Amino acid sequence: MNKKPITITDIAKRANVSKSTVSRVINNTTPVHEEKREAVLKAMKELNFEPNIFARGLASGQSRTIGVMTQNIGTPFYDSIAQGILTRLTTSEYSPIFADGRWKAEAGIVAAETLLGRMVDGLIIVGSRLTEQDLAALENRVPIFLVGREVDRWERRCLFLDNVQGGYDATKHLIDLGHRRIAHIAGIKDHQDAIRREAGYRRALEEAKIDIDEDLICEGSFDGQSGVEAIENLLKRDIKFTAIFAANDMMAFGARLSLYRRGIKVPQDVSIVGFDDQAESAFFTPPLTTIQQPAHEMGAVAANAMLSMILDEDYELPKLKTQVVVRDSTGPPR
Amino acid sequence: MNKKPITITDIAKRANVSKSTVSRVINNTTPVHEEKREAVLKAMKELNFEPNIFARGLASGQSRTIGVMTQNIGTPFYDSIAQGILTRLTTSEYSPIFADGRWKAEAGIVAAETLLGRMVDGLIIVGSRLTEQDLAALENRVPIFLVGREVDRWERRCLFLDNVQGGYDATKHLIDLGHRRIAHIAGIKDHQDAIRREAGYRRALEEAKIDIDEDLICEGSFDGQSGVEAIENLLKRDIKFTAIFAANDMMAFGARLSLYRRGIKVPQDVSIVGFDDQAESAFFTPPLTTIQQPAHEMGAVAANAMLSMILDEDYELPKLKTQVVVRDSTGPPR
DNA sequence: CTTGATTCTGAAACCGCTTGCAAGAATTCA
DNA sequence: TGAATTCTTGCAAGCGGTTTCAGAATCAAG
Repeated sequence: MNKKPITITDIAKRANVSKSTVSRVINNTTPVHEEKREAVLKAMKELNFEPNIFARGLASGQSRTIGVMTQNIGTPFYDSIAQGILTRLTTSEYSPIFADGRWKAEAGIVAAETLLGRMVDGLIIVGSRLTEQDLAALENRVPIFLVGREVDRWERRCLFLDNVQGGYDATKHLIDLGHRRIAHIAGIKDHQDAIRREAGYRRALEEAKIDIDEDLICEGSFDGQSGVEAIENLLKRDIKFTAIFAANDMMAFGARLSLYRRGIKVPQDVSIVGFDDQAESAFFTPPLTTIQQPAHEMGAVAANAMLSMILDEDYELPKLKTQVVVRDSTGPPR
Repeated sequence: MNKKPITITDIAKRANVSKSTVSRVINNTTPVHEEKREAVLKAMKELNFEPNIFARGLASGQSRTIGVMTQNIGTPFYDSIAQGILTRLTTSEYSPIFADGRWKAEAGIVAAETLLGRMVDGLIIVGSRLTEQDLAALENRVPIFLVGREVDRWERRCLFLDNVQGGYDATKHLIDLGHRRIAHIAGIKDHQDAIRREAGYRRALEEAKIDIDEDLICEGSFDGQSGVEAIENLLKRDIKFTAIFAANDMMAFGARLSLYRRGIKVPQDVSIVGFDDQAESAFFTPPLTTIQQPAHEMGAVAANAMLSMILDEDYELPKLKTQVVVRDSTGPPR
């Protein structure tokens, strides 16, 4: 709205050098005589110079921007990942720019295109359902890193947790407490995480030589209401169970509410385990036993990997793990 | 990573016109003969042209980007606002770019500078604690819109809810049920919303001619743990109360947990009202009576206003209101 | 004191798009 | 029919950096 910003030319004049030299000290691309270098630095400080990112982007072809494609499927898990990305990027030269894949039909592609249109130097995709073809297409336009999703032959470029293990641990915890009739409220049918968590559930039961009763496995959609309905349904059909493993906390909340309405006590009558460990879970009544996912850290790791990819540096992908957080919603069956 | 992108020049050649003309049809700045216009449009379609935003930004001085400064003080309220902004912007030519004011000391300023460095065309500030001086300084650099915060003489450029009314309604609801000893768990001390909600609480009591017992007003910090502590504290000091109004849902959860641990029944022994109506509240046990805020809508409205400000158009600022959502955590005192 | 190698540095050519300006074409008014 | 307008359009000058290239300056070696 007011006075015009200062440019590299102003700096050049004041430091008595050419634009080229200024550019060189800014980017450290070519050695510059110490004396001049300091003059430039001084001038930049005095004039409080900020390079124009458009000019820079136009000339260099780089935006110093990382696109983040999020997808809320109803859990705060993805939000936390996004937060982690933000946190890591805050201390870098790069800024994130978000796009949400949730709204439109071909949301994923559209979002990706938007981001590419913004010339992002890299794309972090958080738990999308883009097909592998789409991914392959994107892949040779820009560096990509996937979070919360596992894709074959992308080992170095995706970060995810062992959801089978998580589901297994959750179920095992219940089995160890003595439960035999364990209901499972699954997540969205074709969602990778949901499928794996259920697989973990099955594996734990099999290992414990407990017959799997398909009646105990309910469909859910990761939201509270579906948790309520799943349990109502079980109760209505008079199917007996002493424990519930819900594929996420939100559904666990719903399940608990449904029990509460019938006066069924947790954990005395029925134990509940969730998945996510969202902030509210620790304050639930009773505090919810759940599987914790290091979402924030995942985001940070992903951002870090992306920065490395862009700079063509090497990077580590730590093996992050889920963890059982035992609280008061689980106990031995009566 | 591969072949070079097509430019306005390519289009110009193919359509047999000059770059200028192409630019004009893209931006609709000057009438262009229908015939040529169509040729250009056709060429653009055929070549799948996407203007380079850097070149455009450099030449025009506009970025088609709106900066969003968020600040999480621990409630999902701000996240919802951000979502609302995203939603509205999705159907516009503008993209949001986020910065978080949470981390560093002078976080607010730093975040704002980052955004300005990115040449945002507008800045939406979500519930920050920037001083009015800071705001004034920013104000003449870029259009600003504030969400979730009230500032004098910024009437047209800030959107907030009547938190006094919200606090009043919450308290009134309890009074109407017959409660007299109503505890209040306040939010962060110098937080605008916290102050207003407490003011509403006081006003409701005064209006009902109920003496205000300062012992019933506890400090809190908007997180679950502080809710737990507030109530523990009250109980420990043997201060009697039959209802609680917590300045947000998260603290209400904490309060409820604290009661649960002592076997105090909700709502039979103590009623609870929260503030926010976050997604989990409806599935709490018992479902939490709370004050709903149209956060998503606020975000959308803010984004809309910002777009209008940028285009120098007129805009409406609907009067959004809080609303009492009565669920099962409140009832008449025993 | 040359000569060839090594550093530094500035000039100038872009990067892709917007926009002021002026000229050509088309239309209108006397 | 000629002059005055009104439309359209292309040219070319930026916008503020980056980067290539060649020349200047410095240095070690011959």
